[in-house]
Amino acid sequence: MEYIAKDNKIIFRNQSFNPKHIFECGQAFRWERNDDESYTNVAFGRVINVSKKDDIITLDNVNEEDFNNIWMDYFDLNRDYEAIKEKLSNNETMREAMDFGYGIRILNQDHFETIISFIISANNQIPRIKKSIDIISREYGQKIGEYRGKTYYSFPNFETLSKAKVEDMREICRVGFRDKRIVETSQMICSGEFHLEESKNYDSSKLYDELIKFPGVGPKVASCIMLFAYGKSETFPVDVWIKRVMESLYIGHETSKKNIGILAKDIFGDYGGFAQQYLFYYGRENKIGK
DNA sequence: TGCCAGGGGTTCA
DNA sequence: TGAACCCCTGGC
Repeated sequence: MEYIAKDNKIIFRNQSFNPKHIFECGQAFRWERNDDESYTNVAFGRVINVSKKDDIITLDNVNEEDFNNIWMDYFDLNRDYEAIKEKLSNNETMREAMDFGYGIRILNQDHFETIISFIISANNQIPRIKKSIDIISREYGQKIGEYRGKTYYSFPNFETLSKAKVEDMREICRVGFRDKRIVETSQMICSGEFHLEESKNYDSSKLYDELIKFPGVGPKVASCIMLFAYGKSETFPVDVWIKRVMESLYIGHETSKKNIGILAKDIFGDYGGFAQQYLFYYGRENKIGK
């Protein structure tokens, strides 16, 4: 991939990269939009700002070493999304969805942060999910530094959260009944009951079986973790939104979440994760089925 | 103003 | 299978 590195910026051209699509398609909770339409976040202990003008993408506050070691993988830049769209373009509905969210990419996010974030997401609303993750980072994370006048904090590691008080989770971080689930999950990783490092080499089936052992992780949350942190791109998480979209655009009547999963596997095969993101973004932004 | 439903699901009976 | 679950916001 060709890019220019200068002034602590990385600049490259990519037609399948749109910050709004990437950060608002439901996979990440910490990217915040600035007045200039750029997005800022802290991930892997670094503050980064992303902006787009025409097909030119600028990553600010990034040196070349971090770009190659961290952000290439994080933004899935080695993958050809135009080729994926080609594979998925055999039906009109999907073509429309891909047209709408043409710049979506599936991020490869930090494993632990993703596990906790999606435990928080259960039966919750996005503004509140974001707020809780933000408070957890301020309370338990490390101060990373200032960027454009704001202070940024990293997401805490599992050791720190394993020692957090359950009541603080609830009363300070406002996570509600998910309080115990967060602390207990962190403890299971800390104790080695779940091997975080090894889990990166599990196949999808083994990974799923291990993930649902965490309290607060069921089928949907496990799928999201697999897709958004472990790169299991065939995974098709079924939530209420994707259920509505599939029912109204593909099926024509109501059915179970399980059936939708089976059907999606049939239609999209190994590209399920990409299909899910295009449909989710398209469906939610246009309130399809609601 | 005040009440009430419902939310990117999971758990427990 | 179905109710309950924290908390917060939007709709009436």
